[in-house]
Amino acid sequence: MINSFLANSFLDKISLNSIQKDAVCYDEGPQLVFAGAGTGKTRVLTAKIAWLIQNKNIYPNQIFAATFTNKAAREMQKRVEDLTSIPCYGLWIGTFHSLCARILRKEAEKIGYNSFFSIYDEADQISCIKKVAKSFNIDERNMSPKMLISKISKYKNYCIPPKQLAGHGQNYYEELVINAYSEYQKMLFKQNAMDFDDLITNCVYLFRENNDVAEYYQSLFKYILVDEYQDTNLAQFYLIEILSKKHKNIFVVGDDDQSIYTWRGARLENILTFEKKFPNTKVFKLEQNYRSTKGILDFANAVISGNKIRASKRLWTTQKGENDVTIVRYRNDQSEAESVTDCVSELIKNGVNPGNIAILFRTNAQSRLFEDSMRKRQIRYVLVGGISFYERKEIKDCLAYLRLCVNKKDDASCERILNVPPRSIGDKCREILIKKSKQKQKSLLETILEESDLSDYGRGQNGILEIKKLFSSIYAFQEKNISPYKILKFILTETGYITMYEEDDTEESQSRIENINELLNALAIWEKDNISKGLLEFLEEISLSTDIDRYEQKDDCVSLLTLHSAKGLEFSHVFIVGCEDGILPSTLNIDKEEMIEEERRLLYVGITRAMKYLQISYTDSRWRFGNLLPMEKSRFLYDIPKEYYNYIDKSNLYLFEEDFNTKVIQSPHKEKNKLDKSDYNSNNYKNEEDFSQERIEYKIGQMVFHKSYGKGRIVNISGFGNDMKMTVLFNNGTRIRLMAKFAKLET
DNA sequence: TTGTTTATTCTTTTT
DNA sequence: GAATAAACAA
Repeated sequence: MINSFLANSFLDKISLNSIQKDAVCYDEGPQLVFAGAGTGKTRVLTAKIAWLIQNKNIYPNQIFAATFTNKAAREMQKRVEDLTSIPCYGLWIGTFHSLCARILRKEAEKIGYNSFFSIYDEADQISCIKKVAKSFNIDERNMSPKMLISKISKYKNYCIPPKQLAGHGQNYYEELVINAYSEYQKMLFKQNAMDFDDLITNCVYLFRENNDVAEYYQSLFKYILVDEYQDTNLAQFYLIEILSKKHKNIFVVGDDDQSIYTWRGARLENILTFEKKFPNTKVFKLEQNYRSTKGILDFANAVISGNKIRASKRLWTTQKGENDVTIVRYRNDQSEAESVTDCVSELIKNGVNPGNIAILFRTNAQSRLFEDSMRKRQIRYVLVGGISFYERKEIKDCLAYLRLCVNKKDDASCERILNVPPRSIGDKCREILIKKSKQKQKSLLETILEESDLSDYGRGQNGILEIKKLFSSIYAFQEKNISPYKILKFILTETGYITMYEEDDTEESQSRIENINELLNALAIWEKDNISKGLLEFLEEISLSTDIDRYEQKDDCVSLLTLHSAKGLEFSHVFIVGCEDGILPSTLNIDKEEMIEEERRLLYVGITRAMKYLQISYTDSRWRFGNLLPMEKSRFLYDIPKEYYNYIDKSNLYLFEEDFNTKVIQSPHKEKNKLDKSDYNSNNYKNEEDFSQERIEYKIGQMVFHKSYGKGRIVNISGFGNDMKMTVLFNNGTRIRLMAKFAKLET
C-alpha cells in the first residue's frame, strides 16, 4: 500500500525509540506525553505532525499546533516539510498568541473589532491603565499600574469578562480593580487594540458567543497539538477544549518539572489533571534522556527531588560521565564573572566551540558583569533578552508611526508621537485635542485629520498641521500600494526624525540612528521574504516575537541568557551563575512553598540544558541596587549528596590591583562608573574584618525575634556595618525595614 | 514649551 | 543603580 510505503520512508529519516514511535502512531483520541528534559519531545511532536500529514492524509491547514516560541514553530514546520516533502504553508503552527491573532484577524468583526487591530505590549498597557487609574483617582502608592495590570491579567487568564464581575468585589479595593478592568477594556476597544491576554480570551469569547464560528473551527481542526503543555493557562485550556470538541484528537506534550511560568498564569493542574478533563486519555512517558551524561542527570534528579508537587518519573541515560558537575564558591560577583570568563576562555582554547557554551542567570541585570569581562578578553557573545531591540525608544517611536498607518484609532501610538520630534505640542495642546476627540467620539488622529480650522490649538497648530499633512499623504500612498519600507523612509525624512538625532552629536544619538537604520534594513529584508504580506503582518510579527525568537545559536559566540529563555535549548558546556538565596530563589518568591518549588524547577531547567559539563557558582557578596549585599549559597544546593559534584572554593581569590587598572582603561562605561568601581574595590580590601563579622550576624531567611513585633524572618538585607538595613517579614504579616544597629533583634 | 536638575521609587522571569 | 516623575529655569 502507498501509505505504508510512505510511512516507512519518513520514519526512516527520523530515529525514534519504541515509546516515541508508539506515541507518534497512536490514533485513538486524547494523548498526554510526559516528556522529561532531553527525551526527544520536539522530535516526537515533529514526527507526529509529519505522520498525520503523510499517513492519515490530514491537510496541513487542518492541524492546530501551539508551540512555545515562534522560532520553534518555524523550525518545526521546516522539519516537517523535510520529512514529508509536502509544503506546509497552511499549517496552523505558532505560539498561542500568534495562532489566536490569526483567527481574530479573520473574525474580528464578530466581536466588534476590525481586523486591523493593534496589539499592545506591556508599555502600552501601562500607559492605558495609568489613565484609567487617574480617572478613578487611584493612588499609585496603594495600587501601582503594574499591580493593576497583573490583577486584570489574572481575571483574563480565567476568562472572566468585567461585566461578569461587576458588583462581586469582596471589598473596596477589589471593586476598584474591577471598575478599572472594565474601563481599561472599553479603552482598548475604542482604540481597536488588544493586549496579549486579549488575544487568547477574545478567541474564547468569540467561540462561546458564536456557535457557528466555533463549529467551523471545530470541524476544521482535526488535530490539536500543544507543546510545553505545563506552561499553559486556563484560558488556553478553554481554547483547546473548545477546539478539540468535535474530533477529540488532542495531543499534548509537557513536563511538570519544567513548569516555570506559573507567575504568568500557567497552571500545573492543566497537565496534572489532563486525564480527568479528557476521558480515555492514553498516557505516554518518555524517560530516556539523550542529552546529558549520567553525572549531570543524577545531579538534576537530586535537585528536583526536593519538590513535592510532581508526577513520578525518573530520567535515565546510557551516556556515562563523571566529574562533570562542579560547584564553585566565589568572593563576590565581580570575581565570579572574571573567573567564569577565564574558564570559558580556557575551554575555547582547548577547542570547544563558543557556540556550545552558555552562561545562564536568573535576572537580566546579572548579564552586565559577564558582558564586560567577555569584552575585555575579546570573546564574542550573544546576549538574549534584556532591553530588546524593539523596546528601544527610537524603534518604538517608528513603530508607533507605522501602527497609526494601519490603525487610525490607535490613540496610544498617536499620543506617543504627537510631539516626537518636538513640534510645540505640549500638555495644553494635547488636552485640547483629547477634549475635542471626546466630543466628536473619534480617535485622536481621526480628529486631527477632520479638522479644517486649527486656530483652537494655539501655539501647537503648526505641529497639528504637520501631522495632518503627513498622514494624509501616507493614506494616499497606501492606496497606491507603496511599500512599507518606503512609507517608513518617508515618515523619517518628512518629520525630520533622523535630523533630530543628527543634530545632537552624542554617542547615544549615533547609536539611535544606527538602530533606525537597522530597522529599515529589517523591514527591507522582510519585504523581500514576504511579498504577499503588508505592514499589518510585519507589525504583528514584531509584537508577538521575542528576543529568543530572533536568537540564533552562532558557532563563534558564547550565549548569555536567563534561565527562562534557556528553556528548550541545549549546550555542551553550561555555567549557572549567581546561585544564591535571594537570587535563585528570588527574594520575591521565598514566601510561599509553591513559589520556591517553581524556582527549584527553574534551576532544574538550567541544569538539564547541559550535555557534558556543568558549573554552578555562588558568591559571598554581591553589588545590588547600589549596595554591597552579603549572600548565602542557594538553599537548593544543600542536601545534594556530595558524590554528585566537585566543590571548589575560590572565595579567597582576590582581584589584583593591576588587573583592576587594566579594566578601568578598557571599560566602555562613563567616567562616573570608574569612581564607583574603585570604591567598591577598596571597600573589599579595607573592610574585610567588619564584613565577615556582619555576615555572621544576620542572614537572609534567618528567623529573628523583635520585642514588639514578635517572630519574623529577614527577607532582605542592604548595606554594611552601621548602615546595614534589613527588611523583616513578621509572622503577624507586617513587613518593615529596620536599621540593624537599632533593631535589637534576637536570633 | 523645552531642556535640565533633583527626588523618588523599585527592583524577576515573558507571550 | 537606573529609570521615572516632578520641579524648575530659560
